[in-house]
Amino acid sequence: MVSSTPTQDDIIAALEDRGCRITQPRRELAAALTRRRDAFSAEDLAAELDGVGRATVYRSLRLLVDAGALCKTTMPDGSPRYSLDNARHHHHLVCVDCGRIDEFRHPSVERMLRAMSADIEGELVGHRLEIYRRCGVCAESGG
Amino acid sequence: MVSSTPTQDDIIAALEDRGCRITQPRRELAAALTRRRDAFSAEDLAAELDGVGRATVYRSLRLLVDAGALCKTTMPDGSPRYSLDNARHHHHLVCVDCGRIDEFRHPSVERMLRAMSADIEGELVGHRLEIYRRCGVCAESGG
DNA sequence: GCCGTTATTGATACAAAGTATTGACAACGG
DNA sequence: CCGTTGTCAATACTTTGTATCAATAACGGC
Repeated sequence: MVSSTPTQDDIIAALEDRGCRITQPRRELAAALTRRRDAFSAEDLAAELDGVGRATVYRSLRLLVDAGALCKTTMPDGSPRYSLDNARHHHHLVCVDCGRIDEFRHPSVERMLRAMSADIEGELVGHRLEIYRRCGVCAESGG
Repeated sequence: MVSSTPTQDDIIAALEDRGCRITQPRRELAAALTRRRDAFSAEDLAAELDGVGRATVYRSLRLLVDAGALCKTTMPDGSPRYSLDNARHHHHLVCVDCGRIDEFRHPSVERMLRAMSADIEGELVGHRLEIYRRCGVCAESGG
């Protein structure tokens, strides 16, 4: 079970596992991803990858989200951010000040879903949960 | 405490409370909103309100979301939907088949947030939770 | 190692969901 | 009823993607 930050090879492997071809643009993209330790926007990444077309960046991001190598998170204002996926089945802690995104897993989330499913008509098929906070650093400095 | 579906006057009142002028376009919009018993997209609504400019529809929707008269919900594919807000402090049950959006409140959600806040560094400032399901009707018919 | 098949690319156009700008207009308050 | 100023419609622009398509380059077989 891999649970720490994925390397470039992990990302490439995720694509191989899905039967994708390993092309030069995808290699560059994987390298760029592992250099980024923070959450980023697709346009940001596209701007960084000069030789790679914008459409290719978006296509690859979607592939990697589907493959589970990346997460797509929604900021409080509704704009999307991407970040590396460290572990399966988690939710996101988004800092409203610095934009930092952390993953977290807490048993209370699953407990909540179980409790609700008893009271909800129909069949649960998924959920979306983001927690917005001021992170430790920002809470210190910001007052 | 108002808790059932807002009337046109409730919507107008929400705007007045914020110091907004009650204009003809806003009256038409309020009327259109109360006619809609389901979730809708902004473009949908704009198309219905022929005499009202698209920008005005978007501006008014934002006002009403800020005022708490409307909710903006995210579908599984990421596209936004608006719906009337019946009660404060709730989350959304979104049917992935028919798109119907119900509000719900469940004590387990607050319990979860309390449990998490103990384990989360920094200061919680908000959250976003959508539950995706197949609603009773769709679960019946869909199999 | 070469070759053909076919996934992938980059360019471009398009789409959805909004926001910014601006001159004209109409609410509301006096 | 008149002036101030918030609001309007139209339009252009922005962001975040997706569709199209001819050209290219991976990979698999030989």
